[in-house]
Amino acid sequence: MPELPEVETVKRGLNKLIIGKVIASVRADNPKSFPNAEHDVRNFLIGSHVTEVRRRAKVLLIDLSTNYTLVIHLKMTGQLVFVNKNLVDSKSYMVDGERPTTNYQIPPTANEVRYGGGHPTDSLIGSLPDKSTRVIFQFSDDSHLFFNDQRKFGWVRLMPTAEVPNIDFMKRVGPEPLEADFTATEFATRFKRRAKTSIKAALLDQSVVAGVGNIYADEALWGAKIHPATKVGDLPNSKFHLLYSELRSVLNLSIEKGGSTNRNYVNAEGKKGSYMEFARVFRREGLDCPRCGTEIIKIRVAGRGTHICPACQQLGK
DNA sequence: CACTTGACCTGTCCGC
DNA sequence: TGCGGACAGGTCAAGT
Repeated sequence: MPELPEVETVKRGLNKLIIGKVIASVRADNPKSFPNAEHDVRNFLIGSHVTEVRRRAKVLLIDLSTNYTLVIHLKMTGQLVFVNKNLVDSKSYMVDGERPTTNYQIPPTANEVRYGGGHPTDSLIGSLPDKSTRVIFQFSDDSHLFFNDQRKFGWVRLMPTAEVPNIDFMKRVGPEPLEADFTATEFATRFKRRAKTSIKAALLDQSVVAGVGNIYADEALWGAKIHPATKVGDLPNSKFHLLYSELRSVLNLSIEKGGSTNRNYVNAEGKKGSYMEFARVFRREGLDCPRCGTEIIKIRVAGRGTHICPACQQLGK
């Protein structure tokens, strides 16, 4: 689901919406959705306030005044949606403000939470909580942050801020592609150790470069006129430089458009991103390549659905 | 070690 | 309408 631009959009939204808010309670639909020890929740989450929201790769980091951090991965269908107090009927579900529990039922009925048009585009969120709601954070002003995840691949963890860099994913993950000091030369160098795999698999490998997923891999490869199945070792240096600039421009454009929404993704206000209106190949099979007019096709590379222009992106060219 | 495949889940869409 | 299978924006563990 959310890739770098989507998580970045959520991060920016939350930084406008929840900084300084005090966490009054937390509830989960299932212990697996928020498996922290109750001791940590009681002592370092409840009563803390949000100091900053950060992003690393596709991971969201919500820093708390207790020097603890909520670490959140949205995976394929996760959403993190803030709902203001005036949109929540607090009587629609029970809140335990004193002793948080990680094992309670989220009631099936809820208040209406509707968002109107504007940009980004319309909301996908009807009312919250809904059947995909996994965790609810309630703030002291009675506003709420909902973690929804239809497929249950996502996760939320609470841990000391100082330990975040030590989790396995953080130790392995590669550099941020949009950092100013990340150069085309370093980009090319990092691919060299994956010489025998496809360029698409290498782009999706978070240890090479952080934050790239299926959408922006396809979009950037189209921009650089590279067939996704091309072996990394077969690519000339000039193609790496081209791919580097295409990737950065695609990611930047998507952030500007508030990310991509195929089905599930929404920003922190529950609204869709509009990048898909600007996509050149992703999910555009059967339509014309915007560069040469050839019909875009969908193939399978690295176990993932992959969209290419068969004329612009040829193996061995 | 490098690389690929299946598993984790729920929902939707497509063909029969 | 119903049912089976494939597929969906990500990442691991286990396989070759």
